Amino acid sequence: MSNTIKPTEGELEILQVLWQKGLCTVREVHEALNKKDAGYTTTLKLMQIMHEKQLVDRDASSKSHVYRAIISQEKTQQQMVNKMIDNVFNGSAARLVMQALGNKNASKEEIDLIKEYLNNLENK
Amino acid sequence: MSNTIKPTEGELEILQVLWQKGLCTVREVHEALNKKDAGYTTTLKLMQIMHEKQLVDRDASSKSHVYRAIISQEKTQQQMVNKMIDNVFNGSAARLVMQALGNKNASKEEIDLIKEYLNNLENK
DNA sequence: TTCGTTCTACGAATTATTTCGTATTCAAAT
DNA sequence: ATTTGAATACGAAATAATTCGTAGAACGAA
Repeated sequence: MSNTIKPTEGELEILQVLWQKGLCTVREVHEALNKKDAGYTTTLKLMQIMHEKQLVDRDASSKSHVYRAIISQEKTQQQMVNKMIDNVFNGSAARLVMQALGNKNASKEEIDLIKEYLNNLENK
Repeated sequence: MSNTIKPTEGELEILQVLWQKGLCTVREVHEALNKKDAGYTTTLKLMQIMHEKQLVDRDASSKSHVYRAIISQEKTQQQMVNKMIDNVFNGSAARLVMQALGNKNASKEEIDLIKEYLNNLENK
């Protein structure tokens, strides 16, 4: 694949917020992730870097620029999961799945959802 | 939780080898991950740091020290998966599972395994 | 207009991680 | 004993990521 996305830890936190909220100013993002450690300009700087890297887009027409994620949550999730399967689970998706469902005790709804999903997979 | 394990990228690659092979010298690890980029002393240094951090144990009685992972694969997997669920999947294990099974098209055996696993979960 | 607040820009310090060069030690073979 | 090859130790350079301080622009209210 040509472009492998690899957001850093900090970038991921910001993307998280953007995916959830859609359009955000720096301040909104900064407040959403209320980290006691980092100051406002830290978040700003990070988002500026993300803009350089083309991870986010922004509308600079008003004083407070409005940001938006460019890379999709789905695609990013996909890449990160695949990488994790390879790096940490020796290539076995099943092992990851079981580990995921093991401790994080998923609700009955979630489990049913997954079952249904699995049935559909097989009839494809 | 008292001790949150957070191996770096490079450390994880090494742990991977150790989990797989059990006991290893630095050279064995270095050869297992045949990275064209990094030299022998790089791997050595990394493993020394891991020793300081108590990620690995070593037997220094013979000239070539023999290393062994201290932190378990399971526990590490668990932590990394949980973190990923929180950071990338908004807390939904189910979403991660589906993403994991989606592209990485799992074999029928794997899927059946998971179904069985799910059934057992419900009857617990 | 002027003051005060909030914003962006940007360089630089800090911290984390990876990489390597070099010195030294060890042990086996000559 | 001496040489040789392979190992460890360790400091420090190189790279990556995060954090912050400060300067200046933009805006609204007095």
